[in-house]
Amino acid sequence: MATVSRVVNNNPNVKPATRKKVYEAIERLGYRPNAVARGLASKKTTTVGVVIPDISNAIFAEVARGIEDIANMYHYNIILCNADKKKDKEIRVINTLLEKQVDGLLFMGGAVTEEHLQAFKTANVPIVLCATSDESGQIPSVDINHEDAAFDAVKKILEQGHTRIAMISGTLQDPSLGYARFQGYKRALESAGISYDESLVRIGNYRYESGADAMNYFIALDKRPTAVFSATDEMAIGAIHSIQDSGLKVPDDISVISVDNSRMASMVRPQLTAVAQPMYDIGAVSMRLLTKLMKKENVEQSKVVLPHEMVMRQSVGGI
Amino acid sequence: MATVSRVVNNNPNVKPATRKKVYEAIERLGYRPNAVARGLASKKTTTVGVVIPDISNAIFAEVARGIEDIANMYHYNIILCNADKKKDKEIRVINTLLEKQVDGLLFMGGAVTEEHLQAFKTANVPIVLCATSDESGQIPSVDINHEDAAFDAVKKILEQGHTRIAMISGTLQDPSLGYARFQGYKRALESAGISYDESLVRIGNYRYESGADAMNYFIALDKRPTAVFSATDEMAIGAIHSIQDSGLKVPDDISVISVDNSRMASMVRPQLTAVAQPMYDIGAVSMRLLTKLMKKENVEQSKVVLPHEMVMRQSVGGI
DNA sequence: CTGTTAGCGCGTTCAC
DNA sequence: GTGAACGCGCTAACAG
Repeated sequence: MATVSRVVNNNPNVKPATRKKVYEAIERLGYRPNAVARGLASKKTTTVGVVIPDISNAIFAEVARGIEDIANMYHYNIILCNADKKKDKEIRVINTLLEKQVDGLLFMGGAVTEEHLQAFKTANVPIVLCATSDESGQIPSVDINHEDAAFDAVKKILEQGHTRIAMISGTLQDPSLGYARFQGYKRALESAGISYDESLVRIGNYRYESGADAMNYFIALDKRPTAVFSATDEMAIGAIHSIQDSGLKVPDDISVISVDNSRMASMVRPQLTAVAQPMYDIGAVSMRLLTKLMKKENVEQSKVVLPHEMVMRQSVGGI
Repeated sequence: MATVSRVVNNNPNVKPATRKKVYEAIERLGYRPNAVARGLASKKTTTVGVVIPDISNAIFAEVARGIEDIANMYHYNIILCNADKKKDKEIRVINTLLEKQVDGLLFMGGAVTEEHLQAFKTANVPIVLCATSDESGQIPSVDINHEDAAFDAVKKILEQGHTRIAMISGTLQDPSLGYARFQGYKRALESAGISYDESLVRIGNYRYESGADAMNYFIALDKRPTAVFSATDEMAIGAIHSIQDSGLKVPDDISVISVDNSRMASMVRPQLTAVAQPMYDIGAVSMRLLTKLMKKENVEQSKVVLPHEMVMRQSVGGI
């Protein structure tokens, strides 16, 4: 019994001959170790929980792939739960994940509220926030600086001489994609001495159609903007098509820039200029950080901010 | 002890007053049931394994969302494993999933080989194939008829008077997306009395760039095709842009049609005409089927073929 | 190096 | 309606 356990777990204290005999018996009997029993006895499940807003969203799917690849590399499996950035759904899945005795938790969601912190506290496994901001700064996290990314994007259009710059934002309730990117937009305007004009901001829902709707609104304006900053690629592409469908040209009549740089950015004409957010890496790095935490290795940096970069393509032009 | 178990599992044989007391104690002690111990004792984990080719692929991500939603509805969690349609990786994850005592398995992969069947046989939990073909026909499955879908797509262009129709295919080693759709193409040509021309078929890798490359090849042909059938949306969009970048027009000069109808199909100009494959439903229905199998309900139909439909947009025109 | 003995935290009989 | 006892399949000491 115990020797079999040693063989299966690669414990060196087994004579090669014995090991061989055990393997043969395993083969002959078709024995398959029961990971649940092992988990109960060892108090480790080699499974991590991942709560994600929506796996069918290209951005998050890319992060998920990064997570899974690294998890795989360290022999962890992942339990995936969609929570749609809904607080109560998030809390609920965190608890079921914890009941399932995951060895760690990767949280990707909307705002991290007091309730979240409370739920995290009762967990006695490490947790890292992934592509999610954390006001309190107490929980380890991996993300980019969304405000800076937005700032850089808007700065780029400012440098091209634009002064009438609209924004297609996500909901301001969303701390990273919504609020932070909106703040970056405002700060960039401010830094250029341009006063903020409420009529040049529309709130979208990150989807293509909402980007197009917002753009239609801007086009109908008396003094329409000469450039648009979109909080995400998908809304930006909606905006580009809305511009083209109304007979105008990108970037000749209106420039478009966004933050994300998903694969879709080069799958549109003109190709979209965007500030790149390293989705795969965010997933990979956060999972790597989690493995360290689970092994109780000491980490130097528990709040990592990954760099973003500008990817110039064809959707931005001078005034 | 036993009474707590009854309360937690909603066993009716508990006096309301006792039940209340137990709940209070649970609250006070911050007790959290251990699903691993429960799994060991009850031999049920309320967890299903999902092996998927690549979660960062929009098509599969959509299927995954369908799976997760239904799983959630029936209180199952899912363990997600990417296997990239590689046989050995697939076999390996199937085995770890089985070791983890999943209550069922959803398999989405490349070809289902004898080895797969062998691995499935040793599992004593239900398995359903999802968006994957199965030559043997022994394993329950949910998919569309890929050959018919391709046939219908090509038929549509034939009806528009085209006779010189190229195809951008996936690898013929892939039974559903590759081989089946290619067969549908050939059959449609045949039914119209058009002889198959090898020079009008290029093999892509499902990515945008490979679609563009294939199209560039076709455009350079002496007698270039007037219509192109792409095995997937993404390659079709690559083709459209390749056509436009070379100064030609879609559909005036070349028509484009594909199978998939992912959200990207309407995120391109002209919008892509495609045969729609109900990704979300394939996921949802296969998960629903799996729940029935896990509850040992008898299912009338263990091989379900979901309908596909033509979605007309602007990328196909007459000759 | 190998076998023996306790649990791991729960569900499930059984008595009561 | 409730509690005691056993066992799920394995790992972790502990002897030997």
